[in-house]
Amino acid sequence: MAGQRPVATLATVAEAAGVSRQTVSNALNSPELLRPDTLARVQEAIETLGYRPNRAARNLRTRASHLVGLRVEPALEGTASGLMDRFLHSLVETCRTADLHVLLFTAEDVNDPLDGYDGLLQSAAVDAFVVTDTYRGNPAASWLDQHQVPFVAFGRPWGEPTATHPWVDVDGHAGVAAAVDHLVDRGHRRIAWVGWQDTSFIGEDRRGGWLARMTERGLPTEGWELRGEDTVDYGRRAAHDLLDRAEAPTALLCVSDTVAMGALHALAERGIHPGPGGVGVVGFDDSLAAQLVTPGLTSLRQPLEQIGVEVVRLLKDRLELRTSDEPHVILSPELVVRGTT
Amino acid sequence: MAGQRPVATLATVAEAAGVSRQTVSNALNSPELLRPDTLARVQEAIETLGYRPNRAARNLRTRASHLVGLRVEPALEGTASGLMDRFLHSLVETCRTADLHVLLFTAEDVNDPLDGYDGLLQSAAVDAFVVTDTYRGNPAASWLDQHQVPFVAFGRPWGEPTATHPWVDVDGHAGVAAAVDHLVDRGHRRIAWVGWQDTSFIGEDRRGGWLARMTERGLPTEGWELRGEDTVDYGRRAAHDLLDRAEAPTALLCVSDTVAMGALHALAERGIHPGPGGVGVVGFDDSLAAQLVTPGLTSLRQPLEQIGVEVVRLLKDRLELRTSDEPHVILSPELVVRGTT
DNA sequence: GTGAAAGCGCTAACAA
DNA sequence: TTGTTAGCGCTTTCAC
Repeated sequence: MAGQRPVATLATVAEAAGVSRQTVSNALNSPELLRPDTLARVQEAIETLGYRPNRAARNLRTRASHLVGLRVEPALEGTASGLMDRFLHSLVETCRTADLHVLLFTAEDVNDPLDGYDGLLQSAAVDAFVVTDTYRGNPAASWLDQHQVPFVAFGRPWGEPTATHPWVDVDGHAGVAAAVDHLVDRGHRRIAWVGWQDTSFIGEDRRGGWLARMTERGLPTEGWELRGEDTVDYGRRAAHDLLDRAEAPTALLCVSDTVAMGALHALAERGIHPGPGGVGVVGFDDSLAAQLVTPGLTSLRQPLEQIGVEVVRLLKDRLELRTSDEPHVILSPELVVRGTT
Repeated sequence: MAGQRPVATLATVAEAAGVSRQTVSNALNSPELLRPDTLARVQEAIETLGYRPNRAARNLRTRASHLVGLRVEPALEGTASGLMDRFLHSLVETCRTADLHVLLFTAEDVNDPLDGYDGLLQSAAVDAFVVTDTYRGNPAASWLDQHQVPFVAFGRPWGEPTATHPWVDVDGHAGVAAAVDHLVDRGHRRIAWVGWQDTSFIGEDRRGGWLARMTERGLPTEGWELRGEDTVDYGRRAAHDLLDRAEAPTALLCVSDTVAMGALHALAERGIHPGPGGVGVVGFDDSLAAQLVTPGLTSLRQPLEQIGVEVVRLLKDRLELRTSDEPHVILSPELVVRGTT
């Protein structure tokens, strides 16, 4: 543990060990070059002095900061998400094992999706970026890609076939298909899709899972879907709409937990019990709300921990110029079954 | 916007502006020293070249990293919190305006509350820390304080009268007292406290608000309280216990949203309507769950945005050796009224 | 008001 | 295998 003692430098350690500064540097960066006894002597000096190489000096010399930039956006309230916590922890934790740290920044102008990146790059404050805000499409990703800045995206470059950067994404299609299977196994046949506008690539991916699997199972989809925005209120209205019909669905498969929460509101308002014996409800994200809501919301859990690991792996590859020819990872979400099914 | 163009340095700019490197440096750090026309010429060169001072070089020279370390803990699931997002954004945003950045790190050994700090300090990777994990008490705060490391805590140093470091905290007492007023105004008289164990300083602070205000209002408290841990299940059991009594409370004032969510579960199980006409429920934190749960949970909102601002202000004071003689800020949470009252 | 010199702590290249 | 030299890009004296 540090104390008030003056911070040790290479010179201090070198003197203590009776070697030159360079030898100490080698002990740290290329220990195989040293004779075992010299190495031991140097390591002991490092230990007793509590020496840690000065970051700024090392960064200056090696032209690398070992820092990864991540732009944080204002937390969206009123939606179930709140997934950032989990992802961030996983990212930071994995970065530690890769001798990297995460530097957070915000935009001066929130409406400029490119704001902030260039400054950090020009001042060599970071070596690379992680880009996460892919839900709304991401101009930052294409800009970084074009400028050959090292970065990894959480989220596919939907609709940008020329993109060449590494990315990690979640298989919404497969996840929702698995949810269909689950509902069918539970005896459901009339399974409605409560989705987003068709302008959302992610929404379309998820919807595709419903459509494909329902069709495979020989179940009807025509007329069994609704579209809207990612709000609780839309989920509520959509559920009411569907349940008002003469032939009402027995299960609501929702594009997000936020929408699913709205559906649960609607059920409560109609005095319908969610889950077995009532109407099944499934969400997507496994947000905190899903875990805490009254009967427990069945939901597709984002594999954020694995995503963090994969992001850092690809980042390391990129930074060390290792070329993965297919630097893309798609991970499946896991269905977490709770009270609503 | 950067391009592929080589990154500009002081020398590049100096040449372009026809001055020496030092003059460019002065233009940046002490512009008042330059003659207006020289300054203008230099600034134009900086602009056209897109020059940004190299961080590593500046850090090395000035012995300051302009980085603030924040240790992130694994996200607690199954609790309503999820407040980190909001706090983090506010912190990072305010840091930007103070020419600071936030560096995230994790502990190698999660069980060692001190792990990670010393390394960053020794390697001069950060200038200061923000410490947030004060809910469980914080050894890191006292260690940093003892070693005279610049840092600001979010959370009071409960039970450590010798602590001298700056901190920002939320007035749980005042918040809960306001909630009592609110409930009384709504006609409630039998208001039970669903709290934490008395080993939690924060829990005791909040409970104190209930106790004091109830007493002031001439309402009974004896026997109207329960204690337990911060889980949904405890909240559920506590609510059942209280509502089983011959003289049952008409409102449940809960120490956290997590506990309040449990209470809502219990009400649902008993077929009791939360809110007016049924049983009032109030939580603490204004978590996402509070916003999304069926009738909307009335809750005390943590002023995280202001907290971030105050934390950075105190941090700046500390880093620039400005001595605030009372570097402590206590902010009141705001009661957000929703369906459950 | 501007410029020259020195050096922060480190590592890459080369010499011994 | 170890030591010497040089220099990363910046700021801080101190001359001019």
